[in-house]
Amino acid sequence: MSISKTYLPKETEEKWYSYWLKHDFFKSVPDEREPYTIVIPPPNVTGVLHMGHMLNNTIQDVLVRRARMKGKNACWVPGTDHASIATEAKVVAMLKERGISKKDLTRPEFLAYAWEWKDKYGGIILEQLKKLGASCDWDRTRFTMDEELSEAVIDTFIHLYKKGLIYRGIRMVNWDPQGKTAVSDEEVIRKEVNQKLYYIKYSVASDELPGSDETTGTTQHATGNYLTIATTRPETIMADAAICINPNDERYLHLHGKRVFIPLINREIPVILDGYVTMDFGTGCLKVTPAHDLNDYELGQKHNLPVIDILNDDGTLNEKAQILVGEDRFAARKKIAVLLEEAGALEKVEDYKSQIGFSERTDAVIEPKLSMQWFCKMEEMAKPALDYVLDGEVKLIPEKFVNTYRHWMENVKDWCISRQLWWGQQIPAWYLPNGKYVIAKNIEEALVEAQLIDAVLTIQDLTQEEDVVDTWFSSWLWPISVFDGFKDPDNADINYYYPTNDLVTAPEILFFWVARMIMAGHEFRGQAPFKNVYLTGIVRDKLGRKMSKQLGNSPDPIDLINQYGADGVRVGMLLCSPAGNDLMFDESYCKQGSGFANKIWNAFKLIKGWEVDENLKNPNAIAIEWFGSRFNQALGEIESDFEQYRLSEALMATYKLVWDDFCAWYLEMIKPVYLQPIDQATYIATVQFFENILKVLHPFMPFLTEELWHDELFGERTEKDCCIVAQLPNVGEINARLLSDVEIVKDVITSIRNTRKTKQIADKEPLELFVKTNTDINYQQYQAIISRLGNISQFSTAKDKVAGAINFLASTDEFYIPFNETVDPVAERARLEKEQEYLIGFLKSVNAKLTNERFMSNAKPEVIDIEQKKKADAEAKLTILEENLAALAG
RNA sequence: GGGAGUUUAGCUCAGCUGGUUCAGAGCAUCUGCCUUACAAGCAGAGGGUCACUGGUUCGAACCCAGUAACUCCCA
Repeated sequence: MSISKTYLPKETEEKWYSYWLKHDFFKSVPDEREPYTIVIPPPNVTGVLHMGHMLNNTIQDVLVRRARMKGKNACWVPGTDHASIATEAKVVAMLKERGISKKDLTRPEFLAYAWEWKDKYGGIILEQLKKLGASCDWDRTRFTMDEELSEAVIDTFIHLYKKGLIYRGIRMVNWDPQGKTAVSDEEVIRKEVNQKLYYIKYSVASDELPGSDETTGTTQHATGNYLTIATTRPETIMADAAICINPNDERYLHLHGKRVFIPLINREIPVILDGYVTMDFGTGCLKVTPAHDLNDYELGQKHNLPVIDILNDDGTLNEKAQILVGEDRFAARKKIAVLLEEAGALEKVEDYKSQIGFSERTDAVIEPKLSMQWFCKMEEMAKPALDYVLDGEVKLIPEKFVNTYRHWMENVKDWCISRQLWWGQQIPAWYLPNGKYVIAKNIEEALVEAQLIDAVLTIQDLTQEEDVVDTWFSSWLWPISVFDGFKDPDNADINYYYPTNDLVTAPEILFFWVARMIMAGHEFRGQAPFKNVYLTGIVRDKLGRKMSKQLGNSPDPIDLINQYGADGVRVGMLLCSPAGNDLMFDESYCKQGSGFANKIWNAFKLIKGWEVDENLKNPNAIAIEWFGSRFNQALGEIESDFEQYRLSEALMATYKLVWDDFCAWYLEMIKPVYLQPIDQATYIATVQFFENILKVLHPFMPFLTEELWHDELFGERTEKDCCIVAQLPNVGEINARLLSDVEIVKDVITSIRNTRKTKQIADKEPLELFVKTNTDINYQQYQAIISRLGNISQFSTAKDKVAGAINFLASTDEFYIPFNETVDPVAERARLEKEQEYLIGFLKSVNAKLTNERFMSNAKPEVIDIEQKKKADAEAKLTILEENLAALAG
């Protein structure tokens, strides 16, 4: 049978994924084993896989697979989020294409279309995750609008309402005029935008009362004085309620107590004083527009100013504006500038950069707007949620996020939970004809409640609140609701799997998802929902730009998988992903990943090609013992990397173990000459090593390892004997002396190779080697290895220095390679003197320490020991160098 | 404007309690090899004022202060 020269991922990936599925390896049911649970951060149901998902899910899969191989009952719960705004927007767009307008549909009709859409496109992203190798328990797939999950949302709403944590009120919210809904602070993306700063003149009214203009002969409009304000939003002047100046601003002392006129509409407003105004911004005069700016709103509250809302829900001006009614806010801005100019009220226009909020979902410019919304009080819930993190019960990885988390939790604001949408859980509030409302699970229960208020009410008198709850109001329940922990709070699943172990997510949703899950966990289970939160970075391109559809700088993950194989892409992602730091993704990492897969494939090919001769003696005992030790050492390092969630380092340690130690050193030490058979002991040990390597590799590269696992090289396997469920080897004995000896042996080999290079001796030409030992290393033991890898024909011990030979040091042992050409004494002297000079300098610095009283009295004993050893080493080397120099002279 | 973070080789990052032989890795680069597992390879090499300026210390990439640049969060 011929084996392909390179690893071909396509052929194996689908085969093994369906094999794993068929044998239920991803499936988890509670048993006596220790559970290991991850709930997926549910991607948007209509979404497609992007690089952020790739990273996030690769990490989760690595963790889950590793836990499975450590004998835990691993359960990874997948699912999707209904993403109300995004999905509703997509459904509206789809309907528009079909010539249907949302406002012509009833709510049930619209929802029918939405479900149809969800059923058609909802599965895509989960199917894509399978391509990546995600070992989720697909039987547990949940959707945030599944019946049980929606019921949990309603029940928790009622629960929190009864606790007094949910209230209805008029608040300034972030209004998305395109989606026509309020959005949470977290869904507002601030971007720096080039704008214009308009300087507008407001004329100052005379001191006379409005209308009494006879005494001075001047009208209110003609005091001749005016003040100038600077604004980026001239279209909102009609909503102005006051002009505010800083009481300490001496430029405007004369305006205290005055009133001014809004240009164009000539409405009179007061000049108020407040330290809030920054004197050096703009002109120092601030127009106060309570209806259209959050800070102005607060200022208005403080000074009892009226709120004049001149905008419709879709961002057009309403009749309260008096002028430009019906115009969109941006069109109105342009037009009003012209009108102001014509009226002589526009002083100047400047370019100005400022931060503007955009809707994350629709990219429309957010409008601060006063509206009646539902809110959830946060302060009470935030406190315990903060404590979990501060006490370390929930660990944030990396830790630096604790500070950010604390800052947010200590300044938490109430959560606007209502959304003016249809796609989502409708708020369980029923309005009575008198405007009062009741909160109840369904209309029947609502009627009971309503009749307590007014006994004559019937079902027809009740109308349910139109709004749905914010999507996050369902996802914050996710770790509980996926195990049906609301309806059935004592069921076997929730008792077994909750709290989950690790949550892997992006830092951008630390607050609006992670923090709230901790709150919900505490509120409804009295326990945080997870123990560790691993925060991944944002995937950026080489230029540091966030990957996005708009920029078109994001590769299609499925294309990457097709090109480099799922294993290659997984390795590529992890190679460049330190926890919590953004990663500059570049395809070359995937190339490195697929190159690694190929390397493993070829090591396999080599071993597989060997013929065993049972009569041969084992010449490789040392090499085998060395690699066994090295493997255990690496295993320990990898284990500790995982404990600290240093995944890319765990991968790198694995990479080097396989590539350097196994392939470059071990296999080269033991591989028989071409077409020669191998002895049985070496063969068995090597196959065993390789199998263990496959296990260590499996979480990173599941497909390749499973493919190789089933090769006949490893003997017969039963149907269920798969790499995915193999148990990771335990860290075994480590022969430290052997490891350190072999490092010196490697030095010797490298020096031989180096000598060949500098003296231009072909690798093929065998050389003689002499060693004059000054240490207790038994080179006899390593003779075979050195001879093999250095191509040494004769390796012997010398009592004295070998004249006329090239020499080098390994540790403090002296090595000589006789060389038929004479060694250039001048160059050799220069080389030795350079080394001597360095050692003298080094020795000087060591001696400086050792003779420094304060060092000797302050430094730890082990540090002093090290320094003394350095000194001894350096002295020994110097002695040898001096002898060699003397020999050269003689 | 307020807060947090980052700055180490061309790139991406390690460097843990301040102390292993003048700071490490992977990739990239350069040189030499088509050596029967792998040229997607092998062997070797070069590459650093640890952002800058001070301070603490016997000793600083690491601790402290200040400066600069960048990133994120909040207003």
